[in-house]
Amino acid sequence: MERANKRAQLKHNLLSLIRQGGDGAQLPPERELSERLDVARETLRRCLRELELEGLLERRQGAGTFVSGQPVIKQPQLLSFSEDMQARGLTPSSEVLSFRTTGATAKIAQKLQLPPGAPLLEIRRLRMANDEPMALETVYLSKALVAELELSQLTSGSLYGLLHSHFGIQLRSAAQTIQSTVLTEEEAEILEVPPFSPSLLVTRVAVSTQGQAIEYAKSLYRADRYRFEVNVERLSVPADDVSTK
Amino acid sequence: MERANKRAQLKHNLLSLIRQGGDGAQLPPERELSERLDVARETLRRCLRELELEGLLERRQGAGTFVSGQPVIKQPQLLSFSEDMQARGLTPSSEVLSFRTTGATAKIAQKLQLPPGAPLLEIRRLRMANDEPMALETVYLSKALVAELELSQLTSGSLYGLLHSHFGIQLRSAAQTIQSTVLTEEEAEILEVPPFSPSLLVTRVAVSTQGQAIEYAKSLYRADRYRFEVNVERLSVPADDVSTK
DNA sequence: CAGTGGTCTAGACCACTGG
DNA sequence: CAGTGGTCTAGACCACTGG
Repeated sequence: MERANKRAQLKHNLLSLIRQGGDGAQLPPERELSERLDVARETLRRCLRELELEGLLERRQGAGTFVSGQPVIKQPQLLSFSEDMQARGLTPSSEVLSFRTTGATAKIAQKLQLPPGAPLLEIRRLRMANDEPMALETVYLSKALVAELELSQLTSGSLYGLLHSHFGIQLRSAAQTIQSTVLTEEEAEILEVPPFSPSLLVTRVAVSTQGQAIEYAKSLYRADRYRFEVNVERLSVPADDVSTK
Repeated sequence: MERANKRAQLKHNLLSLIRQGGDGAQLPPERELSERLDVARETLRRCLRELELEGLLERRQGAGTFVSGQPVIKQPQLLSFSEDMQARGLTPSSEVLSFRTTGATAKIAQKLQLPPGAPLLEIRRLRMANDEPMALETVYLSKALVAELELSQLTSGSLYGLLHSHFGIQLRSAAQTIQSTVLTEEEAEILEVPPFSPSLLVTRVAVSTQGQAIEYAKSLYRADRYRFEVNVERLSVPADDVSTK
């Protein structure tokens, strides 16, 4: 057990150092830190790399390791709407438009690895940021997993938080597709924009730490209020390189 | 020099192993591979992790390391249009709509870290996949960097390839924003869709391995033909965790 | 040039898989 | 239980920064 938790523990220690330091603060040199925190330098460095990927630290060879002034997420994160808005400095809220049990269509069944027709919970919510309509979200969850989920629990807090605290389900990753579309008249009315306004359509299948498909969600974001920011890296293997005979 | 290239060399060796193996093939155990390729196991493992992130390998503790049947990119990559289409199994081509020198607007100057009014090369291209219009792309490059770039060089191959081979510029990463918009009548005509059709607007600032901002690009993709697929991970530090007092 | 992060090594032990 | 990937270590040396 010692071993498995070492990195998690280490990360906690580093996080408190980062919070203490504040923007731009320089962390102690790796060799000193590793000794102080009683881990090998390479182990420390793995944690530092993760924190760098999460945008909390900047490392410069020859210069040092610094607390990021303005954290930039370098790897896209799986965030619930609430978390996403908070990260953008906005206050999330929502209004439940419908909450019902339904049967899985062929498509959703396939995405959630359930038999077609399996009972699903469908939650449709208007998501707001600073009390302004931002997105229209429809979430499907297997009824078998969240049978006792009640409407009243949804009014406050994030669904992901609920899944974790009440059902022991922790999400690990998701496959998302991002498309452009125009809103129907009904959707436009709910989002308080003119009919046929442009919208970002985000479809998501989220998977638990156990590897089980948990959530299928479709979100329509107001194009005038929402945009994705993605940092992309240039990895190895340019296509030509591979095809070189 | 030995040191710096070790991982790159190693990766090449692994790539040829992967290509030989084909879908689903199992790689030799790490201990054996590291000996055969004459590197420490940890060094090998770093490369394997990168290849896993690039979706070329799957590793299962206790079972082994396997060539991915259907590579899934786990980290969004910086790809030129040509590379992107090839990765999607389509044949890219393009038509240069305009090619001219202009002065940097305040906004573009800021993105490219140039003084306002600095001379820029503006390249506007219709990008096609399997000879069908796919996107309308406008690229801005500092004239100072690519003074000798000629129109004739653009007709074949990718701009990124040109930058590398003719100007020694290698890209490292980019910041992208993804928005939803509707096309103007002129844009719609070029892309051969009805006016005011929805479109994905992708804005990109690409940075070289030297850390210099090189390219500012705006691309309008046909919403009916193009979508983004992004895999997102759930990282540590849920917001609550931090705010816990 | 002292000090920093970056790479690489050889080896120990842990955790999981799949017969 | 043999074999696999996953974690961690202590230490050497490289590459870069910034006075």
